[in-house]
Amino acid sequence: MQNNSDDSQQTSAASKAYEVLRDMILNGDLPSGARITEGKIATMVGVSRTPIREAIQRLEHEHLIVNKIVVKPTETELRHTFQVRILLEGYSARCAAMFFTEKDFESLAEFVKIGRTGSLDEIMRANEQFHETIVRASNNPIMIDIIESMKSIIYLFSRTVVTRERPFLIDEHETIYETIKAHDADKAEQLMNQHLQADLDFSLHFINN
Amino acid sequence: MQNNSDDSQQTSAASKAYEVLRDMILNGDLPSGARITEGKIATMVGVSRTPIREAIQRLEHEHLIVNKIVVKPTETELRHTFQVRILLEGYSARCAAMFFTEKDFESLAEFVKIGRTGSLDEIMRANEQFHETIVRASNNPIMIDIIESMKSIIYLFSRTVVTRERPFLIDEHETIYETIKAHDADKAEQLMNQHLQADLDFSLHFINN
DNA sequence: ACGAATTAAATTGTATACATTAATAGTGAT
DNA sequence: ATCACTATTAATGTATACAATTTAATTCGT
Repeated sequence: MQNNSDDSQQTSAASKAYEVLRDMILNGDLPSGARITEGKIATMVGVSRTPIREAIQRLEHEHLIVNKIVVKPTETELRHTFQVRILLEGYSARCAAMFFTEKDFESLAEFVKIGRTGSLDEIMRANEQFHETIVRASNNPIMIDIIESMKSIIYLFSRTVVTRERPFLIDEHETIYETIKAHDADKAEQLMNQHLQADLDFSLHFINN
Repeated sequence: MQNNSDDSQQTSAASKAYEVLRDMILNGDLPSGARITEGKIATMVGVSRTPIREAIQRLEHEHLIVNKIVVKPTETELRHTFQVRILLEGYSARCAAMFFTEKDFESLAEFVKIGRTGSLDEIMRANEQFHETIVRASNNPIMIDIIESMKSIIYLFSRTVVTRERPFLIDEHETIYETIKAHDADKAEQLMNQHLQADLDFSLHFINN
C-alpha cells in the first residue's frame, strides 16, 4: 500500500513508528495473532516506548491491533467492514455521478487502463486510487476519514483480490466509470454495491479460519 | 451525556482524563476555539501529561479537538456528520425492521414514552437510547463504533433539539417505532432519514457562526 | 510608531525512571 | 500428574526530565 499520509517527510518518531509497525503487520512480518509488546517494538524501530504507544493507539483505531494482539480478521469482521464500505462508497459513487467533472473522468479512465495493462503492484495501486477518487466525490471529510481508517484492513484483502486475479474486477471498474460519466446516480450506487459485494465474496472464498 | 463507556470504574488516569476533558468541552467549560495545553489540563485533572496526551488523541479522533483547539462545529461539518449518520442509521433502521424481537420493541416503546413524559434530562437520555437501540440492530461492531465516535458532536446538537423542543421529534420516534414493529424495512429507513434530516435542519437554524 | 530581527518563555515531543499490574515459572501438597 | 499457591519476571501505566519547537515578547533600526 502506498503511503498517502502527509507525515512521511517530517518523520516524527510517532509517525515513523506508526508506519513501520503498520507495514510490518501488513507484510506479515508480524503475523496475525502475534502479541505486540511496546518494549520489543520500541527497540526494533529504534525509538522509545512513548511514540510506540501512540502508534499502537492509532493502529487499534484502525482495528489492525486489538488489545495488543495483531488482528486476524475473521469472516464476520470482514463482512462488517464491507457493509460500512458499501454504504459509504455507494453514496460516494452517487455523488461522483452527480458532480464529477471532465478532469475526474480522465483520472478514473487512467486507473481503469492501468488495471488492464499494469504490473501487479501497479494494479493494486490503481485499484486503490480508483476507489479513493470516487470516495473524494463525497466531498465529506468525515466520510473520507472513516474509509481511510478502514484502509489497512481493506488492503489485507485487496491483495488477495488482485493477486488471485478476481474475474471481472476491472470490467466492473470500467462499467462504474461509464455509469458515472453518464451521470446515472442510481445505477452508479447499485453497481458499486455489487462490485464491493463481489470483492467481499471473492475474498471470503480464500479466508481460512 | 451519560457515560456508557465501560471504563468508568477502573479509573485509569487516561480514561478519567478523557472523561473529564470531554465533559468540560461538552459543558462549555472549555469554550469552542479555546487552545488546549497539555500542562494546564494535566494540573487541572490532577494527573501527568502522559495520560492527558492519550485523552487528547481520543478526542481528536472524535473531532472534538482539532490540533489542540476545541472545535467549533461549523454548519458544513455538522452536515457532513449527519450525512454519515443518515447512511448508517438508515441502514440500522432497516435491520431493526427485519430482525427486532418483542423485547426490543418494548425498549423502543419505553424510550418513546419517556420522550413524552420525562424531564429534559430524561428526554435527552431517551432520545440517545432510542437511536442507540436501533444502531445496535445493525449487529455490526464497526458501524456501532463509528456512530459512537460521532456521539460527542451529535450530543452538542441534540441538546439544542431537545431543549428548544423541536416539533414532532417524539412523534417521529413513534412513527419509526411503529414502522419497525410492522417490519416495513424500506419505510423505516426512509423515515429515519427524514427524522435525522429534520434534526439537522432544526439544529442548523440555531447555529451561529 | 511600525516592522524585522533577536531573545525569552512556553509547549510539545521524546526518553527514561518508577510503581503497579499482569504473566510466567516454580514449589509443594494431595 | 494436577491443582493451588507463591515467587519471579515481564509488561504496562504514569510521572518526570530533557531536548527541540513553537509562540510570545523585546529590542532595535528606520
